[in-house]
Amino acid sequence: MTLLNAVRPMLGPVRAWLSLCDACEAREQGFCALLPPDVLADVADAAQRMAFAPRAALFRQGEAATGIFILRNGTVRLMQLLPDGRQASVGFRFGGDLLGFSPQREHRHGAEALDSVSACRIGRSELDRLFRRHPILERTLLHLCACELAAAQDQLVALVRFTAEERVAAFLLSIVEARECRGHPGPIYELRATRADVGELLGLSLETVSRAVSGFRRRGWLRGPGPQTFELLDRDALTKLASGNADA
Amino acid sequence: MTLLNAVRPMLGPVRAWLSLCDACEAREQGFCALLPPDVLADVADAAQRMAFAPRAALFRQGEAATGIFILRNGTVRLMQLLPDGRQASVGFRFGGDLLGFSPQREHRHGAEALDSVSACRIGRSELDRLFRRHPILERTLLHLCACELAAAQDQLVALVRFTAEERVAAFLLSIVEARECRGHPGPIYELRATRADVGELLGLSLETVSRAVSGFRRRGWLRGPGPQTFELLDRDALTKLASGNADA
DNA sequence: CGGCACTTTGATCGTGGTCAATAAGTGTGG
DNA sequence: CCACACTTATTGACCACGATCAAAGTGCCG
Repeated sequence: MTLLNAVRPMLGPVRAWLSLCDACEAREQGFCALLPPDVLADVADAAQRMAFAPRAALFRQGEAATGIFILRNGTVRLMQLLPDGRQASVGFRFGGDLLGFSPQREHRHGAEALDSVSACRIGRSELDRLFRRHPILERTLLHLCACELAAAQDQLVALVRFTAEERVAAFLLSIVEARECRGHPGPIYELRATRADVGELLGLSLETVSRAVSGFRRRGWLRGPGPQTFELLDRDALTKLASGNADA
Repeated sequence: MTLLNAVRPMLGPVRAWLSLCDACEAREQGFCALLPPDVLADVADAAQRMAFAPRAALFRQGEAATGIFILRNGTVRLMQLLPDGRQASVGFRFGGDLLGFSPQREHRHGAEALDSVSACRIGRSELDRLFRRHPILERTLLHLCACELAAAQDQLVALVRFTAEERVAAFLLSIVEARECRGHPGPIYELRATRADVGELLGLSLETVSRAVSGFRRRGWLRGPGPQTFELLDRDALTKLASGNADA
């Protein structure tokens, strides 16, 4: 067994702004700029296009991890189911992100499409071949994994110490920043997740999420035609709330 | 700038069972078994021994990240301070673990000794040299980073959906498992953290942690001469509580 | 128009936080 | 060896944030 084989199966779902297709808006962002053209071409050759309807599962928790997915468009929710039926979201992923690396033979999380999702799938054997052929992919994964880790640890702190409103503010800002990173300028943003989805990410009930958003709207920090569409009117106020500055 | 330099600074504190000294009990465990002897020797040469008293800081949040630490003995708490004074623990680290890789130029977390800690420090320039000389270290870090990520995501789920007692049960079991992984057989375990330290990791007040432990003792799942010393009497009961099996 | 899924808002409840008092260790100096 | 101060743990009483239960309200698609 190569060390690569020892390492790769340990990886959990990993976030990337890796884009494999010309149509992907994130083409110029982040990760794919680091990949040499020949590597990118090889990766694209190995990839197989797939489409998923809203609420369809890209893969399920416990399923054999037979490949990875690179999102082209749409929003995906990574979630974990507890034995007694409770469930939690681990995070959201967007166009350009990479997911489905499983630490074990089985997926640790399920991945559910929140809207219409198109993705590229790369099977395990093709992936092994790519890794052998392009060792730089290993470095790239280390980069992604480190980003994931930092994000997860930030979220740990938020869950441990933030109030309900602080968590919702931090979440909204993270959505906006994710969109901006991927070239979506704003000022109006689409939230594909329902209040329940958000609650499961933040450890809140859907009603509490709704109340927090209503509160922001009432204070004039936010507006939008529908509940899933919003425009930030006072980003500073939200940022202050989301940065753990309760007394400021 | 090499890709290595692009990647390494992104890494957050990384856990390892990397042992650099003969005296370390974890010598045979996990990571160091993967490192060839010549790499291990080079790493040991670059390391500088340091000792820290209880509650001393190995490094502080916001400080320049001038090197990494490999714990030889003792327990360390990684913590993050919010602008308004609230603080949260990101995790505990034990003998054999590696910490201090900073995603930026500055440490994202502080590291505080919970008991008497001895550690090896490797400066940034020595580290760069080691990385250039032994590319295998990069793979090793990927492995560690992936383990860290999986652990952080598990903790996310626990914080989002577990009740106070479930979190404390999960924490106690994780301490026991960490000790066992490192060759400590039990059945009596030392908890170096105070109730407040545990609370800051689990998002609970110190009183709630105390009540949970008292509850376990009352039910006969736990006993111990002092509050920081405990023996598991009914590990199955704790495991059931800690695995999200509320109705079982 | 009806049916459905999602959201909003209100009323009430409960887990866990906060405040407070006591107890149990732990280390220091007389 | 004890007295004292100090830290940590435990337990109780009360309170608040957010969960739960319930009922409209809204928008969408057939």
